[in-house]
Amino acid sequence: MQRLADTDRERSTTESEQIIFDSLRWLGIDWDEGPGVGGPYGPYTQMERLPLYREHAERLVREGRAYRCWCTREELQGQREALKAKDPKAEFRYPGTCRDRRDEPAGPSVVRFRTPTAGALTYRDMVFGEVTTPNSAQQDFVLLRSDGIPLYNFGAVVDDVTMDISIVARGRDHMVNTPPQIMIYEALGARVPGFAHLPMMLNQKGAKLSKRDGAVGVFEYRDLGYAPDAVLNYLVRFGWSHGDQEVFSKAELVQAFNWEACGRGDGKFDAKKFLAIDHEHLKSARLVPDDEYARRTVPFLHARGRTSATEEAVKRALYMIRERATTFADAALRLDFVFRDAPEVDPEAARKFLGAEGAARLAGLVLALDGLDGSAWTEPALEACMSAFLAEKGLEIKDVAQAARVALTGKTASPGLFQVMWVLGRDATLARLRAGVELGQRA
RNA sequence: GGCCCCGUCGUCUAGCGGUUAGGACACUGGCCUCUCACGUCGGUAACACGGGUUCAAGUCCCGUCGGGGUCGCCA
Repeated sequence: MQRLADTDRERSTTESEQIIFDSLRWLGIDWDEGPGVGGPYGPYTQMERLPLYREHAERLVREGRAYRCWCTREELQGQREALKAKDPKAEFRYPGTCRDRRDEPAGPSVVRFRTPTAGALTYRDMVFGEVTTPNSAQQDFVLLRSDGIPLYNFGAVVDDVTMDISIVARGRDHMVNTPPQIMIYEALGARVPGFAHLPMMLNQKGAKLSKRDGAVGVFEYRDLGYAPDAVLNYLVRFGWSHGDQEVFSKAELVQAFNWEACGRGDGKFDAKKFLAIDHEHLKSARLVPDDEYARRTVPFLHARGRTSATEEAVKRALYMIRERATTFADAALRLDFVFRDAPEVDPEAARKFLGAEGAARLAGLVLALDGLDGSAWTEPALEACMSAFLAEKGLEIKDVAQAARVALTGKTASPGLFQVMWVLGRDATLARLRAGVELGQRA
């Protein structure tokens, strides 16, 4: 179920909502009921559920569990500042001005919860265990704003109750909301759901992650070329463990996840570890099948200007970069040379490997390779042909490999030579090698 | 400051009274090798500190220190 907390009219926009929905979908997290989809517990956006909150708030007022408060925001703010001026360390609490008020003045009012003044509240957190908070730590918090829009704690609880929610799982920063929420469940006479709080992911400095900490949104990793399952894997495995296993498919995650194995200590985000997990996924055809790999890589190739790249062609070339590429964007970078008419030769690489001597050897190689016809253009045949050529010339593969690599790919680092030749095909291979020979002769 | 939570290598973590404290990432030495990777063998590196309890404590209890969360008519 997807439920939207859109009661903050400032922050909740169509764009922000869209980002939430799209991020979740991209991660492969879907829902059966929700905004736009409908379902038996709708409506699913809080702004469409306003009558429900009002109804529950009125009931609590009627039963004496809550009361109306006519104190204005300005009055409260004034009191807050006055206290702060007197004692900077003091904590401002609503003084209970309207708690026992009998009259009902005109003008806007909020609904406040009547919190117990003594005692303590204990609940059993599914990951932290027993947590006890003195009721004195609570104040008469607001349930419903003067405009009838509920505050988070109230809206969430009314929704949980009316939507039969069984487990509330969220970040540890919500732990302080739990006691007031439980008070509301109980005042409403509702079953209290299970609560599971999860440790937080902090930045490298150990503070709450924010936009200033670089890439923190799901979409940023999508754009960086991460695999959705790898993102999910890193996120879920963060603060949860399953023995020594750390690479999981989405299905395995769903199967293995449990609250008991969740850790309690906060952790720091580690970009390198995250990348390594993505690399593990991209290396595995089980985790990222060829079709998906090609489908996700093509857009990155197009973005690089390699518009001739097709899924079919990428799928065929993929095997030679499987172990090397850490992201789909990286895969596009490594496959780039395949989809160019001619490789973009790195001048430094050419200077080093494509001199007169390199050209001469390449020329010999071209001659040898030219003897292979199209139907014999296979990796083993290519390798055998190379061996014969080397034997005849009394050379070692070291002596020609780099020159050939630069001529074929433009770079000094690439997939295996014979893989490159096979992927490029006979015509492109010979053409590039000949171009390399010319380049070397001119040098 | 009040209230709540946390504390094993740099990082993510295993450990649930008796372990040479394990794995992964990162770093690093070797091997493999046509380059880069992959793979593989090895290395550096941790129980915050102090008291208890116990024959025995990373594991249980208390305290100290350190870190984090939260104190709104935000979520």
